[in-house]
Amino acid sequence: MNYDFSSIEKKWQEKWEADKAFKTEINDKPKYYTLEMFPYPSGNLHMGHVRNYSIGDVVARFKKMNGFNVLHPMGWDSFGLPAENAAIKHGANPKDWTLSNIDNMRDQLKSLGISYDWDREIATCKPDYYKFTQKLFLEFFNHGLAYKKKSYVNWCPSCQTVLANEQVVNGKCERCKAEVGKKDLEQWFFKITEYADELLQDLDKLKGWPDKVKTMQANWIGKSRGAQVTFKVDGMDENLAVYTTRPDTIYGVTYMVIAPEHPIVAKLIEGTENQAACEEFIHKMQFLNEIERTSSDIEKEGVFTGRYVINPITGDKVPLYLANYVLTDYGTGIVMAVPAHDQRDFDFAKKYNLPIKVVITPDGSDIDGNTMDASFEAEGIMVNSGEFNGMNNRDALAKIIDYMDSNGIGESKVNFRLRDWLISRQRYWGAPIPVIYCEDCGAVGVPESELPVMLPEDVEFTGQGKSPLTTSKSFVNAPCPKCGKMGTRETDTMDTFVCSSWYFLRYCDPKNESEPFSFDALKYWMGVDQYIGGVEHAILHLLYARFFTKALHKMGLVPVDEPFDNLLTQGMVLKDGTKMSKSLGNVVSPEEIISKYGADTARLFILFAAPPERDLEWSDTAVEGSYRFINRVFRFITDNLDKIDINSSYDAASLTSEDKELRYVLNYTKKKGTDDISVRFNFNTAISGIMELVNAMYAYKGTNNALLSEAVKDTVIMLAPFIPHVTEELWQILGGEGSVHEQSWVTYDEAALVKDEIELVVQVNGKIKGKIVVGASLTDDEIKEMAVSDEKVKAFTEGKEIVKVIVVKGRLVNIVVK
RNA sequence: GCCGGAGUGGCGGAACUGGCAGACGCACAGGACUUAAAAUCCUGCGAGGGUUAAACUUCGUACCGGUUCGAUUCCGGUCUCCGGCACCA
Repeated sequence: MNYDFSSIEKKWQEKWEADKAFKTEINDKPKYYTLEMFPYPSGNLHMGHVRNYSIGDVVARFKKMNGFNVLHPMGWDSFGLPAENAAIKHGANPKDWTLSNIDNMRDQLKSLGISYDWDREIATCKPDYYKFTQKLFLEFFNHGLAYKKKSYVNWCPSCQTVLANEQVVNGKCERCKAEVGKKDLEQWFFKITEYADELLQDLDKLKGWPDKVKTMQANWIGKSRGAQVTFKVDGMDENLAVYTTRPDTIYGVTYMVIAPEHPIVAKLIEGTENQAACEEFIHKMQFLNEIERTSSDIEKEGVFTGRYVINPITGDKVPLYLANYVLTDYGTGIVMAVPAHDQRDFDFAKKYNLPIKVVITPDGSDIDGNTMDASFEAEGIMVNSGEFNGMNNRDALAKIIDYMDSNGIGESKVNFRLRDWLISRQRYWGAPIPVIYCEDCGAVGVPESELPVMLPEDVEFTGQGKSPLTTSKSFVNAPCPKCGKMGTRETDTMDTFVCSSWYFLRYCDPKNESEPFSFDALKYWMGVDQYIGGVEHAILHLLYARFFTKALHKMGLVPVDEPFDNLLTQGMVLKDGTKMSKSLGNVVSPEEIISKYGADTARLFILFAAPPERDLEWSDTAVEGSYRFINRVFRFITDNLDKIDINSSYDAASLTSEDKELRYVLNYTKKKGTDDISVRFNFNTAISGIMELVNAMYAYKGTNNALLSEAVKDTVIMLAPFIPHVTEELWQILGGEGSVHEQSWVTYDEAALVKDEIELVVQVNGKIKGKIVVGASLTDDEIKEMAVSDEKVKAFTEGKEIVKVIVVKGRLVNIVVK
């Protein structure tokens, strides 16, 4: 008979809900804040969610049983495009669509038995939340961290909105995979670059983060050191600044390149004989997509501007080219070209027959630029570089910057790859940017007393052209908060990543009506002790959330300057080696598994099949195995109820060898399981350990019922974080007091782990030749003697000289012979 | 191209600090129970050699080499796969 998971799970879920079993308040216990990344309410949970929340629930329940006051909240990242697309496609109202999805997914989460404090539930699309998203925007605005600027931005033609750099992946929209174009638009930005250095530096503080994620963030921020150097345009009253990380190569500059999009280009080419050719080239570049325009695979191409610039250190006059390999938005958009020491410049110089001048060589000897077949980029000795000749180029680099600095031609400069965060979206279903434009006063923030700026209902969803908000008469027209003159509202909404950059703060104080959160609540709960989610957020969400926390910390609103102390990035759930997806038809729905085997089985399988960080291969037959195990535990207890009394005790002195064996396995499992869960997060090995314990209980032939009862009780307690419903039922069957989830975590007895006799492996020259059983109290010399005189071992040492004997305590003896 | 991570039976995985490779589970095979099936319980299960059966024995953690009494683990090199960045001057 299999256990009746369906009624058991329903029963306990209802009881937990009625008792508010997981409600958390500030108290004097040590706190533990564990958080799983909140989902977008797409309508249904998928296996990735199940994995994420099962991992989090083990952590939450385990910490609670270890005496912590655990904050474990859940909510909804509920603004975003799918709701609006549903509105365009089916005429649904984005709000109704979203809220009904939330209701459905909340039910699904509850059917998994995750221990959330539902009183802290939040949804970013509700006015009581986005009111404070707007308030925080105004804080950023008032502190000069939010600004509007016209710029050349990424535009997704399918989503009909701009995108942040982080949302463009391989030239395509991160969400819909459409090819991203460019548009010249006036947009709102957050000044994340002001925190670039801090965001990079403080990665070192994040000891509990995977190196992989820290490396990805460091690469994304992309700090580089170099110099900015000014070149004068020959025959014009115009200076061009370049950024270079290799000022030591400045004597080797043989031409200069500028991005065709650079605003100064028009002025430079005007009236030159090459004007027409340049304009044609610029025109051609405009029609390329992101990949064609910026990929390193594309062949380098350029055209002479007809202008020359003067090298400020040598006085050389070198030609200025437009070239496709210069990026407009990095550095100054202008680059000094040193073909001898930069491969890109080398390729370009070869193609257009530009001179190649060597200024660094491996040994100080002269090398002819014409005979090189690749640039020389390694360390070396300076040549053809005036007073710097003979120096190591690294030493020369600093000296040259000093020289340029004191002669007013250049200075040391740090550059970042990171761009400011573009937060405007030309879409409806997001938090409206709380700004009113006034003819006289410009962009004015909406006063706090008028927040939230509510999303209007009188809008049309056409999916064409302008943002739906521009179609709402009631929304667009508003008086200027400063002078009262009629103005117009900002009709862009905020990127949904803004909403998710502070939700972990709101959970600490979710009902606060006057402010986003109180400082005191944050002081008790922050930072998040354990954050769990997919690695796909390694850059976007995790970087934005860190930026928010740092900025708000500096404003004095948040007590910590890093939000997440420990981060666990869980692997994907795969089927047949690839990600589950509708188009591949390899989706296994959580609901299906729950109805067939129950939530406990789904949770157990997903935690047992692989360690959390790794990808997990879904297997229907292996799920069956997890189900079998739960039944095996259930059966053992219900079949042996007559022997079990969890309040009984026994005398350790009177144990038989069989008893001692079971006691050893029990205590070893408790030690290992505790360690696996708390230190290593290896739930798979913790579970396999408990399986071994259950096997030992089945195999136990002794008669010490008190010992067996102890094993049963501890097994149920150890399984409770993994399979909460059936353990609660078993706890009740065993006559335990209260809820199993209120029990203290198991403790082990060090004395039970000491064995009277130990089996040692005996090796000869590192190969196993026999085994001996020795008393635990024997000395190394006695063990050596036993090993050497063992009959089986003797056969291999006969007639040979024993060079030495190595004893490894509790493990093996190795006899080295010649 | 640069930066990470990984590679272990038929499969998912284990071996935590250099110390019995393959725990635990799945699949498979044989047996018990049953009129039968399912469920359950027991046994076996890396490859080769060897044996009626065993004992026994050799090889084996992607590949080549090194350090060591001893290497899945450390070092050097190669290959493959996955992830990130990618004309960032």
